[in-house]
Amino acid sequence: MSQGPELIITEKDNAARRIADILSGDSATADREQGVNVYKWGGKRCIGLSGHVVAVDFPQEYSDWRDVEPVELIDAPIEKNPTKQNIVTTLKKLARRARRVIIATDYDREGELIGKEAYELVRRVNESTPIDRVRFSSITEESVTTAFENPDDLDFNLAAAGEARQVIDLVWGAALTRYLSLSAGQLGSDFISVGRVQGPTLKLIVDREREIEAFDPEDYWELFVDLTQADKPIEVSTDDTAAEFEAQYFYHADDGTEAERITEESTAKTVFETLESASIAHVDSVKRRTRTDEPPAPFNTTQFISAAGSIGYAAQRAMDIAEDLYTAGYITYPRTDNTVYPDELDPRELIEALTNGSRFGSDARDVLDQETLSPTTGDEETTDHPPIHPTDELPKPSELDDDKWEVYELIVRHFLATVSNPATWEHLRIVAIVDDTYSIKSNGRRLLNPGYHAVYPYSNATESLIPDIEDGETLRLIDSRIEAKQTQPPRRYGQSRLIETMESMGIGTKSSRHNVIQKLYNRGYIESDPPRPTQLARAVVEAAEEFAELIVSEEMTAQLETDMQAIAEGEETLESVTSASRSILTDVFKKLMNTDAEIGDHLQRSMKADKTIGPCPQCEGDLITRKSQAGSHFIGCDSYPDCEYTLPLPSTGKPHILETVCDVHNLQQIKMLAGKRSFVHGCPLCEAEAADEQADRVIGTCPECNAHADGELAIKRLRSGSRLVGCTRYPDCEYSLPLPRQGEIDVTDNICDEHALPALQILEADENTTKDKTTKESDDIWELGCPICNYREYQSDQTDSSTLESVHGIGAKTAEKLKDAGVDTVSALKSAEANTLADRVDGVSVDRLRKWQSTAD
DNA sequence: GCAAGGTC
Repeated sequence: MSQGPELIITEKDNAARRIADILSGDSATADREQGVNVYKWGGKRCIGLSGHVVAVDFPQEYSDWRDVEPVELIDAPIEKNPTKQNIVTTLKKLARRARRVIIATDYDREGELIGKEAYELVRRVNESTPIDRVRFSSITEESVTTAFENPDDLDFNLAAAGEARQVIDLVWGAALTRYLSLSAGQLGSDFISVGRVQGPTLKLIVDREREIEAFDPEDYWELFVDLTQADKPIEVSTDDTAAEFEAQYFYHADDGTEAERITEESTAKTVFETLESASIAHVDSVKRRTRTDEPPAPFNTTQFISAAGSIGYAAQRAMDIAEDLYTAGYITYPRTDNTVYPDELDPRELIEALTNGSRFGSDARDVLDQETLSPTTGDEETTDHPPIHPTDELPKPSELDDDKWEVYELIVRHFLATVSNPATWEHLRIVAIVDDTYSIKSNGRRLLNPGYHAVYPYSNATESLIPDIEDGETLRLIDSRIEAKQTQPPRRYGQSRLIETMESMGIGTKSSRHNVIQKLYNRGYIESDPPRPTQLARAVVEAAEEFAELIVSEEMTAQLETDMQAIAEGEETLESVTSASRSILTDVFKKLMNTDAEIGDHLQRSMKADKTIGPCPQCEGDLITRKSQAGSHFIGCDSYPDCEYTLPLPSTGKPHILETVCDVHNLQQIKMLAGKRSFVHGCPLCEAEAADEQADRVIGTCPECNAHADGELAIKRLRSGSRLVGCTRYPDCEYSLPLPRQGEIDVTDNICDEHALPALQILEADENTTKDKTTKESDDIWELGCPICNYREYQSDQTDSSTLESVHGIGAKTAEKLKDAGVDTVSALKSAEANTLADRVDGVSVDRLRKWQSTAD
């Protein structure tokens, strides 16, 4: 038996650090080996993986799509290859002389598989060392110590269940993806993918679009009246009653249910005439009830994404921010299904810590004043991670940018809400009769006790007040309205709703659902937000429905879950389950192979339809959006190379075809998508023609070539729609300076001393231009100044914030703070003196400095 | 270059 150290392996670095701290009593130190943290204390080492560090794949000889028939992938061998070489190498090096190995990956199925992957890597270099497995539900002192005192064995059956999923997903996904791509002649980066999770998700979106298109609206009418109490003078109002209130006409349908919609126009008019001519109504019933309104359950990933969505964050963006908040130590792990706080969480202690928060401290204190503090519970309790909640480490306001603050505050307030009292409402329902015939009703609600709403402004707590009316009272009719409406088609899924639906269907995981949606965007299957399916998406779903129904059905996951359960319980094996699945896929391919050309043609036509903007002005062909070999987008004719007609597009963003058609050229307008810098380009032919017509405006001499030639600088408009200050000798001289895309350019009499160029200003620039708001003088005029000085300033702004941010993950604000404190950022990052540095810079935690320092080498 | 699942 070797005398080497004991090696602890966790699923991620963050967990490794916290476990090392707990087991060592904070005495562990971190060494960096090949960019991997190894925590060390006594005779122990602790290393964090990065999820799966190996991946299943086909052998090299199967990698050429043209040489291998997709059907051959079904029975091809599968191998596991390292994907994080540095971690694998470091792990093996440590394992070689380890006296004992303890696997401490997450306590869930995927964690068991990741643990088994580590197990196999260890065994490759060390055949005999004992390997144990520990399981704990939260990384707290008590749970971790108890787990390490009671080591167990790896559950190989559970890991095999995970492996079955890997194999089935790879085989089905790769074989069908290659088949569809090849049949449509798509060999480049625009391949056509399908998979067990993306398939049904895409079908959800396509099915909804089909419902919307098939929807046949029906007319209906609704009637409303405005009322006051007859025995009170008009306009008397106390604090919680309104003098005037609204009621709606209703009747009882044949089945006895209450209905408001009238489907016959003549009936609606008859009722309306009566309401209009009536002057009073008699109160028939008054019902009062008190309702409690329970605070929300703790946040799991889906509910967090949904709440963030309601304050304007797309799913991916919300998760990116949550990831940042988690690595900075401000919130717990953001990928969780759990909606029950663990016993180890002491709400009182955490709320007390939150009382120090600048934006929510007083709300936290109010919650502490409650008589009881019992958190709500959701209906899912898992063993891997707690629900998302803030930690007791609070960020200083300057440490987070506005978006991060907003999301952080949402998480804090949601936590406070889950430990707050319920709200109570008084509901008041009044029914009155008009002309002894027609019923009208009014529903009011009044907040008796705001409860959790006091700390959670994201929930709806709108009151709708109606007067305190009594049974038998007479009401005065002031006004009546008839509203003609139409039934509406079902709404498209928003990203949050899509993720919620995926969860309820059991497809995808807490960590993967938002990525799947992103993938559908990247594959050209959906566009805009809320997502709409492209023609290609419809064609893929149609093809799958006909020949490979399982790959767009949630049944595939349901069956797989059943099979995995059986493997985990030892009733089935990895081998039996995967071979049954392979045989089903073989049958699918038998059907597919009989239909070759059909599917490919359909996919091709749909792909072309997604790119077409209208007729080519020079031939019978269609203009489509295309991409040059260099990667830039342009408009070209689909008859190329017979027709070489092209139009340029702006260089920023990806083109998106709008439904609006230019009535001069019959071409659809184009929007360039570039996140927050997206803008509408319009009809590309109109843009090109406008540029052709506009003469260059000379403003000075060219600094690059004027010494040896006679180049002049001019304001130019390009056919792509962009504008610049450039040399008149272009293309012989390529000197140019950028100008904003929109707003009228005004040349002033102010000449720059250094460059002898006039200052420019932009008039009537609208909100969508790319200008930097801080340089804006007023709402209407943007003083650009000398174009050379302006460009120089713009460039230095770019490098200041972006290099530090991209290289070291330091935000622009923090970089500035470091500079203000007299710390040279680069050398600070290389220095090991985190504590001393943190003292000098207010608001930068030692943890974060350590993190940055680890990126500096 | 394919999937889905981890994580950064």
